[in-house]
Amino acid sequence: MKAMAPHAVLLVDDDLDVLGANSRFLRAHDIDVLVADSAEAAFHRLAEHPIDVIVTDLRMPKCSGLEFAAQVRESRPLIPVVFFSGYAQLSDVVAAMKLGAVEFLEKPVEPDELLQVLHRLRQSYQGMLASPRQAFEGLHQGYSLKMRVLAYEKYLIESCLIEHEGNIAAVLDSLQINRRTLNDKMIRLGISRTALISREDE
Amino acid sequence: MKAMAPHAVLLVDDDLDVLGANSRFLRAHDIDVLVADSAEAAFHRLAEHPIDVIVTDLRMPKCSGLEFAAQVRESRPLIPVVFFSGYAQLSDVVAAMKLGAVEFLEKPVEPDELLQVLHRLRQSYQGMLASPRQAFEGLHQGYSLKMRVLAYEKYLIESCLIEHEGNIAAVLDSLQINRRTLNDKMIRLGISRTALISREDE
DNA sequence: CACCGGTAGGCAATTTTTTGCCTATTTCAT
DNA sequence: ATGAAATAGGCAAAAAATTGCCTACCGGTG
Repeated sequence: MKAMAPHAVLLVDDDLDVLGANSRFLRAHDIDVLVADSAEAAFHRLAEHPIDVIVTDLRMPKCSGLEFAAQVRESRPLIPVVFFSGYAQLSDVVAAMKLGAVEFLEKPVEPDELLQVLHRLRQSYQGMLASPRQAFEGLHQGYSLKMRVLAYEKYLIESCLIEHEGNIAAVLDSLQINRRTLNDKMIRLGISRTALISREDE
Repeated sequence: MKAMAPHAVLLVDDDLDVLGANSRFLRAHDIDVLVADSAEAAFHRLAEHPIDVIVTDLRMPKCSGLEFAAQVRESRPLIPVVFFSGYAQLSDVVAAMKLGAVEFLEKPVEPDELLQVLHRLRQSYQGMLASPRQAFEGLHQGYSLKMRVLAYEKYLIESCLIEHEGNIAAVLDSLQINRRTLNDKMIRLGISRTALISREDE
């Protein structure tokens, strides 16, 4: 599978050794990595580059991973965040998950595990990596409820289509929806099955 | 105002002492408690009584709390589940949260803490929507499209209500929606304006 | 007390969505 | 070539959501 969409990861950790090792490992596996050794640096990267996933240490001097993630949510409410930490309290994990963490890994992070997580994310987010996500995040304020809900519905259908490689029957089953209804929705929302699946196997 | 909605808690734990102590405590605080000492028993209670919240031990013989919760999700996708456990692995906590746990408490459970959690649930989020990502991902797949879209819509309306401190006129404007429609949606989705704003200024 | 602004419900007309039934097209294997 | 399976579209009935209009309640104020 080629990278049909940029998959840029922002790696945040105050430990430069960890940062270096992990970023080298990920780069060796064809993942675009940006690094930051502090929350401030991370915000700069975020402002200047299109970032798809954030992987951050929970414990950092000054600004904890939780605070950092909470702030990021202000501008990028939907960006997936993966936390890791060596000695996490149960309450930290709960807080992180409530904040929308997609994963929480134990430090030291197994490079392979991280890679696996990123691959899983890439898969499930493909639908929005292209256009929908921007539409989505841009849509976050000032748009009508209907617009936002439709954007979300579009995203759901697209990801499901991709996940099932364009197999309509499987999508119907997974989404528990009437075939006729799905077809209509796809037309209304401008979803092209063929475009999605052809993009898949590039 | 008294509890305008029945608030029945199903307490699941294989330790009968814990079960007895906690249920007595909660009953003394005006909460309807049903108990079950196994997943099977819990399913019976669920089938026979209207239950609003489930509080379950993570570790149980036969069927773990996670499996139990996953099965419950099949029939009651939106019911809030609170887990507790004495020696939880990080991965358990993450799995539980992904499954839509609203809280994860450490065992032994502080009765007061549990009570507080239940009060918070009663007052506001009777659903599961604590974070955008939960709404967004719809958690595990396997929910119908309709369910996931509704969950997202509920989340959007609730956040907007909170953001505008319960000012309906402002919400109407922000969401660009008809007043009558918003009222209907709130009823359908089980959103209580008063609960949300009273929770806000606690 | 009467009035006003903000909120909410009843009801019916209207609009939109969903669904079922039937048919067309494409692809793939026999 | 023929048939089976998967995907789509037309169309109309049925169901659901939206809307406007009117009324009602509540808390504060003149």
